[in-house]
Amino acid sequence: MTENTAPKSFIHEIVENDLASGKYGGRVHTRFPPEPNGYLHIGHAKSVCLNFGLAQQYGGKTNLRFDDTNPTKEEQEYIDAIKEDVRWLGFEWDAELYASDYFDQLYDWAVVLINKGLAYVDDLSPDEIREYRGSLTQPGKNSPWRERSAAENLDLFERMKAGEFDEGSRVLRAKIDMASPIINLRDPVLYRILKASHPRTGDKWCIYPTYDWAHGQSDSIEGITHSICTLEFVNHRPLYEWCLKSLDIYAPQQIEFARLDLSHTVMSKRKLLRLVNEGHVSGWDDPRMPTLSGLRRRGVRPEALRAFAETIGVAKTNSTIDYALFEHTLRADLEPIAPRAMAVLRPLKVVIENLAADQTEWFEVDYYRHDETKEETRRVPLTREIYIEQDDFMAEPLPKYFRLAPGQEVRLMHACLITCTGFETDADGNVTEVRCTYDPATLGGAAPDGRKVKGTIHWVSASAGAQAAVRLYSPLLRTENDDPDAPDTDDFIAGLNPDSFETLTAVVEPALLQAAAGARFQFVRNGYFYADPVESKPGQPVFNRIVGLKDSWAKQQPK
RNA sequence: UGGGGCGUGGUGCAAUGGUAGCACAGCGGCCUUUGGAGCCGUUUAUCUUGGUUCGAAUCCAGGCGCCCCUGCCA
Repeated sequence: MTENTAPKSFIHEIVENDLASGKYGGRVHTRFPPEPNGYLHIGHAKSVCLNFGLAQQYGGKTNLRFDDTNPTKEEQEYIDAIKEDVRWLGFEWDAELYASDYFDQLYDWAVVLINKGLAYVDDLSPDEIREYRGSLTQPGKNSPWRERSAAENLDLFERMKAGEFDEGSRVLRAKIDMASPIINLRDPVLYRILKASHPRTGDKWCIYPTYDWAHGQSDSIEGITHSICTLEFVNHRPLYEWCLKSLDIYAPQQIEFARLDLSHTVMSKRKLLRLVNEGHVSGWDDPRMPTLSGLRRRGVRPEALRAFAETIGVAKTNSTIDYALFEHTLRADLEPIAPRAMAVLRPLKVVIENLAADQTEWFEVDYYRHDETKEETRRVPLTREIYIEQDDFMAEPLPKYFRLAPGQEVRLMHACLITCTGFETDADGNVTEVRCTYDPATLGGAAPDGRKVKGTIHWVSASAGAQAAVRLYSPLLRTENDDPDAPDTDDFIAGLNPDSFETLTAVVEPALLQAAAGARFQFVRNGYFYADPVESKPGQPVFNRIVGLKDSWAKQQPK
């Protein structure tokens, strides 16, 4: 699935160099380390593809490791969803592991640190710790508890573990340098008291390691070679290395890359959670969500996501990917594989005056006109009354409008040429019905006399077609960007696109009623659609629009 | 002078001392039984100043800009 033509990233180069130099004995071992406190989104997909992709390309392994060090935020529901999403994306891990698997070892290592005089129990309150830390420009100052003896620290740490102290009353800190310009090195907290039950370890622990104390050692235990993470962890690398060096254990290397930012959508877990909780979307799998479950529900294929990850590349520059590139990737993925069919989203009735009411013309139409290797067809009936798109008729056509208009001739795709002879309107002047005649010599759609028709429109028989619910989805945000770190004030909610979801009752050709749940089609001239796997019923599919087709006519119209 | 990361067309990604290329977007054209399939062409870029060099996006120095770091979150 991976294009070998894709340019290699700086990370690939690092891996290749390490392979060449024999740095890890020719091994490549990565890990994907999600915190189970939310659903995976397309940004995680980039990381999943990178980590698993690297292992695949260089014959290595990848662990799925849940970073479950904070029981106050993590839930089993998320663990299950994450596993499902990674598998759906197309990857299988070599081992399913948890940072919590290492809680005993991590505790023992903390004791080692204490014995080396490199960690101490601090009685300062959270507020005091913050004060003592100093600021970006001011050095911090030592805690009065910094010089406790190893014996006293050991005793206190053990009692922390035993549950003798309240949350927030004491922490275990590394003893590094309160004046370091790297704030993470100003005696970072290694353990805090959290009297919370853990999804996996239950009530065994009431002290939990912080990310900084758990991550590098977990990597070390698993023999990870390249520990890939996002840019905001660059500042943590000195601490990552300090821990491993202080313990004198195997040290992987941490490598950072820029996380994905996509325009017109929200990417922070906090905001996604808020959208769900406040009902702005129907759930984590709402097709508008950038979550993998949302994209899956919308009909996006994992192949498209993998191709997208390949396309956007990996670098250290913060950047925002244009939503249009994502949509392009979706179309490129579906274009070759999607069978074509006709569905009229916003129906307008057309009466073909010279076709008898009891007359039906049947056409055998290719599903894959774009692909000569596939020959499946279905039968499409033409009757006196049909539906076309409202947009495909104009009572007073604009210049260069090639579709139906009084006196104008168009092709009904796959069927015949029709000429508009008139139309009817309601009291408000809305067109309610269009009248046409067809040319019997053009059955099949070609004109024997060689006459050219500029417009070809799709259509569905009114009597033989069927109604089907069709839902259109557009980007969540009206604005291009959402600052991923801005507070989720009402502004973020106010910026939501009010038209991101629209349900229509479309008229679809008879064959589409047989669409299996999960089937994908291109509705000609409209876009790619997916028979919703949850709401579709036998004989009554519900379609989600995965992505629209580009529309050069709409584009050239002044707004 | 807190520390760190990063600056290439509108948006992204390449080029690793030797003609700045690719994708998306845009624009123009061809073609068309998807105006929305397909094809072709094309505008636009090395943050800045200086230095090294026959030659700099690439190396060096200064400046500027953006991002990250003051959780007992990850």
